[in-house]
Amino acid sequence: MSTDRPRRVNIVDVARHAGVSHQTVSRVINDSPLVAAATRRKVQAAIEELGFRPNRLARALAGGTAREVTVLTTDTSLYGASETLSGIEDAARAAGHTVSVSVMNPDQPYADADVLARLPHLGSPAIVIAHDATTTRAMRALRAAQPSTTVATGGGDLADETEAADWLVALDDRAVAARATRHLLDLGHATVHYLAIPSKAPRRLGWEQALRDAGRPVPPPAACDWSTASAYHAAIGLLEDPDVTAILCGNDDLAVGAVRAAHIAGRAVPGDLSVVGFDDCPYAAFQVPALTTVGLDFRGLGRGAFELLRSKLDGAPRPRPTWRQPELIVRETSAPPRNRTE
Amino acid sequence: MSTDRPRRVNIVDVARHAGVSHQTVSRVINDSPLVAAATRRKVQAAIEELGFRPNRLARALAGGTAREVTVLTTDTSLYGASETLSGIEDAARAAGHTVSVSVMNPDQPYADADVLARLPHLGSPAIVIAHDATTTRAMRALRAAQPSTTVATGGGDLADETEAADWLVALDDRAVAARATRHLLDLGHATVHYLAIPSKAPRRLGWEQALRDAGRPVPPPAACDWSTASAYHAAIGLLEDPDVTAILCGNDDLAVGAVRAAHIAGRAVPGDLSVVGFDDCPYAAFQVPALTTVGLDFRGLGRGAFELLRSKLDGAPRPRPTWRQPELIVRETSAPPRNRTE
DNA sequence: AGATTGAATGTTAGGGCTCACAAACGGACG
DNA sequence: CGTCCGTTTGTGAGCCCTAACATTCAATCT
Repeated sequence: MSTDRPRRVNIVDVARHAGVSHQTVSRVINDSPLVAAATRRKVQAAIEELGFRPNRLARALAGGTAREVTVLTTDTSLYGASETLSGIEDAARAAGHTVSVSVMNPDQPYADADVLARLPHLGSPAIVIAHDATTTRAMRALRAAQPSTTVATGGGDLADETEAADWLVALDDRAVAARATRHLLDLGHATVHYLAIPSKAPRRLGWEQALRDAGRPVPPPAACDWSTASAYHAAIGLLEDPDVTAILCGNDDLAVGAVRAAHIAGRAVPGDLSVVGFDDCPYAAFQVPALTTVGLDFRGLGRGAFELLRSKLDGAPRPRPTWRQPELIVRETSAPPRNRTE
Repeated sequence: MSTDRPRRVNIVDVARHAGVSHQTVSRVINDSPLVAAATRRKVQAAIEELGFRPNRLARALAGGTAREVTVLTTDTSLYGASETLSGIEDAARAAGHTVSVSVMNPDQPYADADVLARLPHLGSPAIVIAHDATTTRAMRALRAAQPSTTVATGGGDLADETEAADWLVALDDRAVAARATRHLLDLGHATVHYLAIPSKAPRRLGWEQALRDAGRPVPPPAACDWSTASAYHAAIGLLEDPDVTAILCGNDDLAVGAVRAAHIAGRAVPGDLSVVGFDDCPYAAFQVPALTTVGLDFRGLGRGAFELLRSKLDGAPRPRPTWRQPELIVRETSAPPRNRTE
């Protein structure tokens, strides 16, 4: 398994061609100010002519920084995670960094060492897209072990802000979950049921909080996994109770399952049942009926994470954690309950 | 921007600790058979004790292979692409390779050199998830320039199998598109309209072929982008014609848009309009009505792509291109037209 | 016994780059 | 005119490994 090595053009070749020392070439490719303008031009011409591309590996080996970020996540096909990844990649590419992806298995318990083993070496920059138990644990493992450079995204399991005393970019899931819950209560629903995605405690807590604040009963949340199917089944169960008129869902995929369940159970949405999702997936606006949901800027989250990582690498002091405010998007799946008694 | 370098444990430290030469340590970590069992144990103990992790960079620099794959794609949030990426990552991790992602902008025209610039160096292993014009062009650019190791996934724009005379894993989009079209014709529809995603010529060609084979008129395909919104608007236009009774969509996201358009236009699905999607996204089965679509094993595709790459790196001869057969999944959005006249 | 193997280990030379210096050069200054 | 200084360039060492070759040593053969 060895790539052909037809002796690539290296820095010495360029130096010879330009009639300077290899170090001067190094300075040019690193934008050092200590090169005379004329020399720089000469070298750049040589680089051009020879088609020289600096060897990333050698640079990293010699210089200490690989300019590469490892992104840890569990599921690249989840809307939030993949959008966040895109955002990271976007910002990283602009900054000349390479993004490696390491996909973890959500069902596998990882020892801290297993998490660290996914990095090129101890201390290398990493971003964790922390959206479930596995990735949240990974985030903690890195934070504990890494001499530097871990940035988490998403907030994961973080129950409160104390844990956020770290390099973290997060969406304020909690506040917006409360907001979505209040939206349903304001429409006249007696209470709101919750289909929970694994982890994402903040969403659950926000929902709970809003119910409590309004003095409403807090029904037990229905535990789902990430699949639409699990939400469908959970909702079918929930809908046996005719008093269930509003369901908040951990994400849009679950919301789709809930709507389908209502359909099968013969309940009209939103007439008999209101459903609110989370994430504002691309398809949400085009569901029939169109999904009321929470819009989250995952791409911006990813970009923010990389920028944070960069400032950390640059030795900047840790900024206050950013809690990005999502936005409730009211569409067609939420409405007052039909037989309102007030 | 420099990672702290507290002088990591290296191969020489291990060698000293174990009382052998560094080369012997190298042999141990490379599973060379030329090490006595006792020595191997000694060395392994030293590695364990010192927490030694071989430096990936140095290995690559010295040995010639970085054991890393670059995946080129345009949109990690597209279901197919992200699933494929997961599949690649899965197989690559198992084989001890690192996966780097390079996300291209679908709207930007890339010169061949720009594509190559995304690789760590000329000739380094790459997999292109070729599903649109940009990535298909990237695939061609790599094929032309790379001394080795390009594997494409998905088939992209490939109009026929001649182009497939390369290291390629693909889904037989063409055959299954024809199959889906026949499904609709068999239900009694006079013809089938097509909402086209950018590129993916095979799907369009399969549809065309099936219509021609059945002696049906071939309406002009409606060009959409990847967004549900574009499909929605295209479908709204299409539905002004009351004779439109069946629409095949380039993917499920478009199908959702078409169903929504039907709803807005006051046409029942599937009573007045049949819709068939592509990809079998997780939500497809739970739409109301549940989406008839084509199931594609993207994850398997990704794994297959990596295995192919590996065998290429190992110097294996090119196998015959694999055209994986997808499967039509009939659910609730396809039915006979209401006013059938036969 | 001496020569011949073969396995196990060691030695040396890079790979392509950056870092920390040292050297050369020109001008400003006393 | 010599000294000092800043700018620009060059030199050498070293990052951590592997490839290729050299060496050692015990077992085998004649």
